[in-house]
Amino acid sequence: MSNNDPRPPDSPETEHGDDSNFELPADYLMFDGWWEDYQASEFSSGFVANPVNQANEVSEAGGSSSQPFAGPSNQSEGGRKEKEVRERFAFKTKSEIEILDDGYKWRKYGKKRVKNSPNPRNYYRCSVEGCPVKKRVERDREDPSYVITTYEGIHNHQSPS
DNA sequence: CGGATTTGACCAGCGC
DNA sequence: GCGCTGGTCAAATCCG
Repeated sequence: MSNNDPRPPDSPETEHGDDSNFELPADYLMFDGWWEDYQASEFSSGFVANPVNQANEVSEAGGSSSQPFAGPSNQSEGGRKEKEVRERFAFKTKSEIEILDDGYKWRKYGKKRVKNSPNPRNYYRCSVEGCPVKKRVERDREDPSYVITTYEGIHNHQSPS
């Protein structure tokens, strides 16, 4: 399956609009120190509400069609499905390592190579049972120096720290 | 020894 | 209807 590449390298990679690409708005571009400010502000307070989550949830409104995280689903309002509302938070950080120690233990459960990126995408999950939190780590396709970390879900337990 | 990590294969959903 | 991608799970392996 890998030998058969239906997508030639000459395809316009700058144009996608789908494939769950990571078109992170400038508001989500965090730099060194974003994490400490992040957990010191919302995460430790019960980080839940986020513009991204809202846009993702209200996508069926049909009014705004310029959501940065417009999922490939719910395209047809006629058959809208009540999927589990998972908070998604993506961060683009300039780091050489993708495994940032946030105080939680993560267990890698899969690796997949996306066509949009020459680099593979790593899937992490919280080691704590009962924690639906999942972490997706991927390197920027154009800036390998940047790492895109996407947190999905909320911790149901206290940090092991 | 236990836990974590790795890769591959499988499944599901959506798109055309 | 079929194809493709993404995502998940499982088994095996390695490390501490």
